Amino acid sequence: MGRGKIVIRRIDNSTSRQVTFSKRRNGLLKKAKELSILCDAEVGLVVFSSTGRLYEFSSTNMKTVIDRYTNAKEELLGGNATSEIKREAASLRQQLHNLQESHKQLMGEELSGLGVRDLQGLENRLEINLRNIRMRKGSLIHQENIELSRSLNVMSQQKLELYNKACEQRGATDANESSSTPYSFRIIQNANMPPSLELSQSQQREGECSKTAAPELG
Amino acid sequence: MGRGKIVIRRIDNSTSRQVTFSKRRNGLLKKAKELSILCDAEVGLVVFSSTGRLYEFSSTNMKTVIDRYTNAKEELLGGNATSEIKREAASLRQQLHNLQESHKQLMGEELSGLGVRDLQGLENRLEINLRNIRMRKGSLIHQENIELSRSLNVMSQQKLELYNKACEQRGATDANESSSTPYSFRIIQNANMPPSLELSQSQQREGECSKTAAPELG
DNA sequence: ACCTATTCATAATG
DNA sequence: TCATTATGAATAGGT
Repeated sequence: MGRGKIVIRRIDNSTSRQVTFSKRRNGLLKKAKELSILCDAEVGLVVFSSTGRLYEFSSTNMKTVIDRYTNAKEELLGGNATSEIKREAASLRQQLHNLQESHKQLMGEELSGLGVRDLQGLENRLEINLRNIRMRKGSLIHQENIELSRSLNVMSQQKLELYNKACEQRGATDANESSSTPYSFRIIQNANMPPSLELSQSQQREGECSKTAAPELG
Repeated sequence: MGRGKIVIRRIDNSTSRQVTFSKRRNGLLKKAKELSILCDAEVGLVVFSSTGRLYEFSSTNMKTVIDRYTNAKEELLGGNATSEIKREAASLRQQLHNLQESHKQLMGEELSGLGVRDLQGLENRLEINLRNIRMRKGSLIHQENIELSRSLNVMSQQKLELYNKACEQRGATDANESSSTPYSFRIIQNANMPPSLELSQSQQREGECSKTAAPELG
């Protein structure tokens, strides 16, 4: 239809291609609409121009049409991007459900439907878990104790140094006194456990510097 | 175009609507194809007849066209069915992950990263769960025992009746013998626990029918 | 954008 | 559903 017949192949001339696109696109959209009205059909049409512009017609709603299309296809071919995600979601839901069940059982809820054997298994598992947790707790407390006593050791070492320094300073100030006066360092320590340090500042008066063997800590 | 002009509105006559649909659908598909070829455009067309049949044309691949369409729309509107499902899947993944974590903790794995306080809480919870499970198991076993002894009772009752019937029959066959011969009913039963019934068919010979008090069961 | 000769699509009919 | 055909619609090419 037109001044001359044309063959259906890509129009080389860019301008006339554009013109033809514009004309035929409108015609196509119009005919799509007419078909949907005349024949009560659900029609979806999308057209991307070679420059990437989008033109569309849908008798109802494009999303609806696409959904209907994908559903119709899914039955035949089964599997596009959406249905893959749907499948994954379904699988996740299933996994979640299973885990929730087993979680509830571990939590001691929802025990109905379990036989004595299942319950025994559950009990055994929980006992093992409990043992693990207690062991972990025990070793954690032990670890903490070790670190506590270690830092305690460091602190007492520092205190000793400070004490010595203070006494040396006093000796320098008093000048005529001997610098090698015996020092006493008081630590209350029982057996081999973390020593309980007495912060002796308030008790040790200024003049009482004395020295004994350094206390063993660690 | 045609013998007469028509107005664009739903064709009432079902048959001519069908005919028109068939003609115009072919025309539309043809023109869609021509447009895509002539003008180097990407075209997607889906048509559902009023009877639900699907017809389609796509210059490349319908999935591709739909994806391109949804992407183009997503930029404008943001959020379609697919992205909703994706969000749901992501949420499900998150939930699953969280539950797996807590599950692992309950199972006594993956305890690193927990402090003594957390471990104590876990231990308490597990102890509660264990108590629940043990209670449940206990009541279940009790229940089972009750039902076992109940059915045992029923069985021994039935056996007693069968025995009596058998003896009565024998009496009728032997005719001249007294029909009220004393019967003996053997049940080995210890104390008050579920009695161990001896199916005495093989042991009881034909002539040995005797009767004592019915055994107490239940 | 418009014009119009020409081709095409299709309504009506058998 | 298929074929025919008169007719209106779509549009190619030109301005």
